[in-house]
Amino acid sequence: MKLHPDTNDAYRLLHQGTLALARTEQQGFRVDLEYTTNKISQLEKRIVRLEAKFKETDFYKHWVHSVGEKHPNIYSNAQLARYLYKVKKLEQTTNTDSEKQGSTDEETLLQFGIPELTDLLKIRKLKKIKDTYLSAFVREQVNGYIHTSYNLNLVISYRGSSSSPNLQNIPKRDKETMRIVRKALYPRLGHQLLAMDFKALEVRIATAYHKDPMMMKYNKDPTTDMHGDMAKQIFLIDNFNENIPEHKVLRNATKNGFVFPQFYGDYFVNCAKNLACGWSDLSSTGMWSEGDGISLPEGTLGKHLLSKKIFIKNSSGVKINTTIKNLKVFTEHIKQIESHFWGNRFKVYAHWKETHWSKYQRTGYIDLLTGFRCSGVMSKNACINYPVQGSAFHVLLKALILMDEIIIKEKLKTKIIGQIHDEVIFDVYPPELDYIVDTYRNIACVQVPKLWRWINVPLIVESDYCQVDEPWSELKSYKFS
DNA sequence: GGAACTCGCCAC
DNA sequence: AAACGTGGCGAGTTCC
Repeated sequence: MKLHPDTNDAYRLLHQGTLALARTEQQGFRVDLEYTTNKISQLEKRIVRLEAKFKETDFYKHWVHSVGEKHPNIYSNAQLARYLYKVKKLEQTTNTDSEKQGSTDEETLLQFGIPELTDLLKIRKLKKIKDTYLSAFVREQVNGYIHTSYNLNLVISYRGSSSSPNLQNIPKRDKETMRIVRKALYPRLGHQLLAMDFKALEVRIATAYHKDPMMMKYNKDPTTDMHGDMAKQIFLIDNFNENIPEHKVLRNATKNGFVFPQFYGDYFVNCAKNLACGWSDLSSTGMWSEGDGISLPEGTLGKHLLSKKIFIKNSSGVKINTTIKNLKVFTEHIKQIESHFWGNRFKVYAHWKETHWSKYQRTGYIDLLTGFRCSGVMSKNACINYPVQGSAFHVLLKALILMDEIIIKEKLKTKIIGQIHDEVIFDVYPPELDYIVDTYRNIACVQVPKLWRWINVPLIVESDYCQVDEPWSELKSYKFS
């Protein structure tokens, strides 16, 4: 058997993928119309109430009066920016991407500590739930089922996308928002929802490209813990233990604030700032603004870090011993960790990034391990990220195709009803639950790596499911008997 | 009155 | 030397 798929294989993957995703679209995701329409009118009333209250405030009256808007609109970021930065002359620390106005996003507004802005953010959030999600469900549903389009022809990196409605961005992290939106989505009567996703798929697929021995070890040896190791290093923890709640929080912050951003191509200044925001209440204290002599917040972690000493180079390049007393020192600390991360820990990975980039610069294209080719103008980060994102998604697509074939061949009553980059969503006929979980796990972790020998580390899938007739808000992790 | 752009925010 | 990847979508705004 050949080691690498070619263009024909790539074509076949998209062809079969299109057919399997067409069936997914046709099956549809059941929506509880009664709940959804009730919730919409409930939210509408609440929004009207909050809007009225907001318009009573001196803050709003001053805003409208001073800017002299013909059509005052509390949802207009342009109007808000004019008021905050031109009239009230608040310090404009960040601009929008196009540099046309000062930022009016959540992080920026919270840092001003103005109660009316906090209220405005709340109204914005409720309106987003109502208009972007719930209303879209009602608009798009046909006889109580949403038939989302899954596209294979739109994303530059060869990932898939979803639209009308987009089911790949349903709220998850904010628990309140998650519950309101996901309560609208149900399995068929007497069925239950099951979501199976790959664990750290992109990290594992990247390993097939760079073949870094340290990353191979992290991916192969379940007793190792990359995020834990990095948390230890960043927060100077002597006896790291994932079961200690505080350590767990720090491990999570490390994963989302350092490790993943580094893989995407971010650098130490942003990482340090984001990690700092994670534990201090930036909005009310402003303690982490740039500059000298600014202290750490009073929290436990602040005290913990203050008790630690690190070596950094001062402005004249001389090594000095200091405590992590402010953002400047912390940034220097993260800079050293970044340099160790790519210079020692993942040296081979770093080397691949350079050779891969220079090969693109010579040839004008990059090839994916799944038989696809990306060409055209690419930034360095894009050049490094596309092959990983694309072929990671192809692993999911391949597994989905094989699973779909089995469901058809064996006339199973369970249906595939969705796909989110590295996850398949099933509408399960309860007697088939264990069989579906075992079968998909076998396809994803055994069959796909057997077909694609270039996969050089184990693949792992995790399962979440709801009880019979429960909505998508009730997902719990699957327990094995 | 609609097309195109901008901004913000949700997901992986 | 420079500095976070991929999308969809709603609402506001600007332009023609």
